[in-house]
Order: sequence, then structure tokens, then C-alpha cells
Amino acid sequence: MARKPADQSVDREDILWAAAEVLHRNGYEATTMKDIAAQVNLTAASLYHHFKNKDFLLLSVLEVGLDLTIDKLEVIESSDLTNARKLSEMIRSHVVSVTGNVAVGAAMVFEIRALLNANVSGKNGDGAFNDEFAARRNRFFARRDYFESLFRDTVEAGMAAGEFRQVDAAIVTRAMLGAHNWVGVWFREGGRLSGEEVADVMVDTWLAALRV
Amino acid sequence: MARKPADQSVDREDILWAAAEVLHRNGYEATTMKDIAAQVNLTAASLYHHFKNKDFLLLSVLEVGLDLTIDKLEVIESSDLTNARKLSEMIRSHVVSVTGNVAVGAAMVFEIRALLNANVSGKNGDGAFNDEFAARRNRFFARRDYFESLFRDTVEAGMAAGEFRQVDAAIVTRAMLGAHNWVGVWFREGGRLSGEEVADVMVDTWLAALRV
DNA sequence: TCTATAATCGAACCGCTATTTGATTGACCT
DNA sequence: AGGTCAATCAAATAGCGGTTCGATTATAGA
Repeated sequence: MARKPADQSVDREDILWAAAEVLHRNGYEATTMKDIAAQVNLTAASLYHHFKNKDFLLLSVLEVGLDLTIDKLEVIESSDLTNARKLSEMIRSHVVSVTGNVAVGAAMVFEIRALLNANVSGKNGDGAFNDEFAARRNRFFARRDYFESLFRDTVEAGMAAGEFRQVDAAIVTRAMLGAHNWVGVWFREGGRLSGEEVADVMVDTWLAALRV
Repeated sequence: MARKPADQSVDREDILWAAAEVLHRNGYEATTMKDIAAQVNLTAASLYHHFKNKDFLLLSVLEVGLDLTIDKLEVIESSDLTNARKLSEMIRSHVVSVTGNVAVGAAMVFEIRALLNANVSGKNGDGAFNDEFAARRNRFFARRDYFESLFRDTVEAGMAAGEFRQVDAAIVTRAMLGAHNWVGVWFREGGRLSGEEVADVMVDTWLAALRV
């Protein structure tokens, strides 16, 4: 292979994190390709060597973010902890990952609408692009549902095992995820509490809400 | 006064609700003035008779949404209910207002970043506009903080009165608001539960989380 | 050294969108 | 009747932003 003219090389990954950063600051529509490029010292045109277009770039950011989070949750789920302990670890893992990488976490929350509006209504008739995009987008949403189900299943298992009181698991789970997502909005590094400390409060809160 | 050529008249209020609707669907940046105008059968140009520009229109939407919500909360706060009852009513009021007008509720959550990016860095040197805008925007954020304090104060009062267990009121309050805001994302009219029923679950959940 | 190709850039294209301007319409008041 | 003013629109403007294209650079391997 051969690289770029200057010296420092920028790969797909670098661009992804940079994009998350800018996306977090401005939001998808307000973020220009130039903004993202500037973050890694490239020109907008160069980005098209790494990603098909802006929509694919956004989708890629969301994909890696979701994958990272799900990976950690699956480890917990398949452990042999009690459901209460599993849920604690899941909450902690989710909150820490949101506070640890606010950019990606926030993008996953706020930019999903952009993903829905994207492409689809086929501005450009390029069927190949649209097909691949639609497929990946659908896969993303399916995985997001799966992500939610990891929490919900644990809540339900805990209820069945008598570890938790009886609640509307679907709604409580969404309340839980909403609370965690919101952390990405207000959390600031260097504030009164660290990410771990916020996670502790969340764990305590939700266990209290579910205790028999 | 005199009205418009045709027959049906559109006033400021109508445009506000329509804008909230479109904003909810597309987000601020992706929403064009034409989109908003179409929602009330006007042309984009006509909107400028009612609002100075797009930023002011967004700000106005957020203002009325916040005002409506705060009004209801203040009535509850100044009642002579116990803190636990007050909090219950506040939660119910907030959730019902989110489910009842998802558009405005969602706008208040998702479009605030657009408000931050807006204007400010003075693209157009028009000092008068910028000054008024900055003032109203600051007032909005102050009111939003006040809104949050209505909940937090009630939680703290409840702890002091022994009605609630000891928790980190600031964090728990934000968890609560995050959960409620998130409702605006997933709630759909005609789903399994009505807005009131969702509110009931929320009240139950948070009282459980706070019970001694 | 020579060659293929990865990575990058500058410039140009094109469409879209916020906003301005000037004209038109008709309701209300006198 | 006539005047005023609110409310509206069509058309023009200006600039921005995604995307494409062709040229350029430098590295890895032959």
C-alpha cells in the first residue's frame, strides 16, 4: 500500500472518533464534512476516500458505538451472577460507557432521527448505495432493540426469581435507559462526580426502585 | 385590522404548533422554513411576517413549551400536599404533558443544541437582533434550570421531612427528568398504554426508588 | 529503478435554503 | 367611498455544503 503525501496517517477509526466528537458538539445536520475533516487535518474531499458519503459516515459512528456497548453487556448477561447483580453491572457498564465517551453515546441518542431521515426517499437514484444503506440501517435498529432487550430480560428474570418486585418491565426498562442516556447530556468531565460515581448512584437508584 | 387575501387566517400560535410538529419529525437543521410554512398552507416568505427569522421561531416554540409545563408545576409546588404527593403530581404532570404534546416536548429536549449554536457567533452583524436573541435565550436557559429545581427542591424537602430516603438529589432528579424526556422519544399514541398509564408507572417507579 | 495504488488535495458543480423586496389583497374603520 | 394596515405571495439573491473529478504524492513491492 501507499499512504498520503505528508507524514501523519489517518485511518477510518480516527475519522470515526473525530466525527463523533463534532457530531456531539453540533448535531448531524449542523455538522459539515469540512468540520469533520478539520478535526483530523484533512479536507472534506478526502473523507470520501474512506466513506461513501455523509450518511454512511454517521451510520458507521453509530454502529461502532452500539457494538462496543453491547459487547460488554453480553459478557455480563452470560455470567452466572444473580439477576440483581447482573442488572447492577449492566447499569454500571452502560453509564460508564456513556460518561467515558460522551461523544459516541450522545450521537447514538440524538442522531438517530438523522439516520431515519437519511437517504431512503432516494434523492439519488443510485440503487446499489441505497440498498446497502437500507440493509445496514435496518441491522442497526435491530441491534438497538436487542440492546434494550438485554436489560428488559434481566428485569423480567429478576421478577420471576423473586429478586425484584412486580413492575411493568418494558416501561421501567425504558425509564432506566432514558435516565442513562440523559447522563450524556449533562455529564461533564471534572464535575462534582466521576463517571463511576454517577454510575453508583444509578445502580443504587434502580435497585431501590425494583426492591421487593 | 385587516387580514389575508384568501379566507383562513393563520396566527402566531398556529405556526408555533405546526413548527413543533415538523421540528419533531425532522430536527431543527433538517427543517426548512418551507416545511413549516407548508404545514399551515403558507409560503416560507409569509413566516417572516410573524417571526423575525428561523432562530426566533425555534426559540418561541421552546418558550411556550417550557412555560406551559412550568405553569402546571408551580400550582403543584404551592399546594399544601405532602412532598411525596407533590412529587407524584409533578411527575404525572410532566409525563402527561410530554405524551400529550410529543412534538413540543421532544423539541425541548432535542433542539436545545440548535439554540446554542444559533446566531451568537454573529454571522450577521445586526446588533439589535443579536442582543434581543441573546437575552431571550439566556432567559430560556434560566427558566429551564428553574424547571429542574422545582423537582429537585421537592425531593430534598421530602428527604428532610423523612418522607424519602437519603439520596443524591441532584443526580436522582436528573435521572427522573431523563426518564421522562425519553418518553417523548418512544411514546406513540394508540400504543399499549395511554399517556396517563405511562405516567402512573413513572410515579410508582420513582416513589419506590425514594421510599424509606 | 519502475509501477501500481492508497491517500490526499484544490477547484468546480449544483442544488438547496434562509432571507429580502415589492406588489397584491381584502378586512376594518371613518 | 376611501384609506390604512395586516397578511400574504412570487421572484430574486446570496451563500453554503455535499459531492465529483482530475491531478499529485509517496510508499510498498517487483
